[in-house]
Amino acid sequence: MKNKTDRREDLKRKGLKSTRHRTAILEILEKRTQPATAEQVFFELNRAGISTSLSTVYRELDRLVNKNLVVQVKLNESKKALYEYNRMIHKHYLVCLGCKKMISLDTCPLKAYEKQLEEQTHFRITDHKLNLYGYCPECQAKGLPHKG
Amino acid sequence: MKNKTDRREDLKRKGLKSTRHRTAILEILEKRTQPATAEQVFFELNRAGISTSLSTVYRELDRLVNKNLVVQVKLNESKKALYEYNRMIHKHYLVCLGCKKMISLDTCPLKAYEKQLEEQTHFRITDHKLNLYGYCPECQAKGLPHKG
DNA sequence: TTGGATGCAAAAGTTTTGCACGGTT
DNA sequence: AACCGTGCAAAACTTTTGCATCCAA
Repeated sequence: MKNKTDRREDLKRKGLKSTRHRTAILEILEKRTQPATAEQVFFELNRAGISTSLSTVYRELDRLVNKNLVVQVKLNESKKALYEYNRMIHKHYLVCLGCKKMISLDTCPLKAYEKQLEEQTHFRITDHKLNLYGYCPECQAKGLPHKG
Repeated sequence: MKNKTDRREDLKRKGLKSTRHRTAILEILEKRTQPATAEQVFFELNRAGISTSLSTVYRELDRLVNKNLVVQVKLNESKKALYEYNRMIHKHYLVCLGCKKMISLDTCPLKAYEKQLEEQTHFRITDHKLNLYGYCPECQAKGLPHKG
């Protein structure tokens, strides 16, 4: 994880002050292996002894997303937005529909397809979102998915 | 588009009554080439002379999603859910970040990748979501994307 | 006739905003 | 000191629900 000086540099470069909340939010997200809701970040802040309000967390997450330090993901059925530390890695997720765990995938199978599609459609393709869903070995062992 | 008798049959098979609203909503969605928000459906109903309320539209869309006659899509940055007629075709979208138009893609480049991933991870993969983003020829001609 | 469908209004849930105060540079 | 960041409360926005009424089967 980044040390305090590096973090301060990161923020300065983006024109953001180094506040207690802001650095704590980045630390929390950087430590996690999975995206978090604003609410989860809020609770983790409080657990770390930093009292705050949910609105501040939302506001801060917005700023960090705008500055490209955090990425907003929409993976889930739920209405809540998810946020994750921007590791600057193009990623996809494999989500278990049983236990909801998410495996992040670093390989991307779409380079060639994107090129082909650009030729077909004359779009300039700049990005894509891919997530895969299924059942992990543990959940399969529990007999999931149950037959409807 | 389906005729009234077919539509009535579809609904009967799913245990749903053929009401004015319900059939109208299905017709509206079936005619569209792009997913619609509940609000858009609501306005189209009113435009068609069928006065209703937004809550009824939401309730109805929910039912149709549960019965698998309609699919709920989350493509967008916006908070609103999108609904589309379930044509029983596995689809992906190419979304223009300029004018927001969506091209639906019937080919799917992921069969082989899914198989490979199943072998690697021992997940049983049941589904995936893939959407691509970029700029259509028209928006490119307008100079999009603008340099930030 | 009877259970499902509807309209209205109100509630619920997530996210945003206004404003006064506080902290960083 | 200046400006950005924060807390609180209230608003905004999307979606859901309760209940009385209505309609299709």
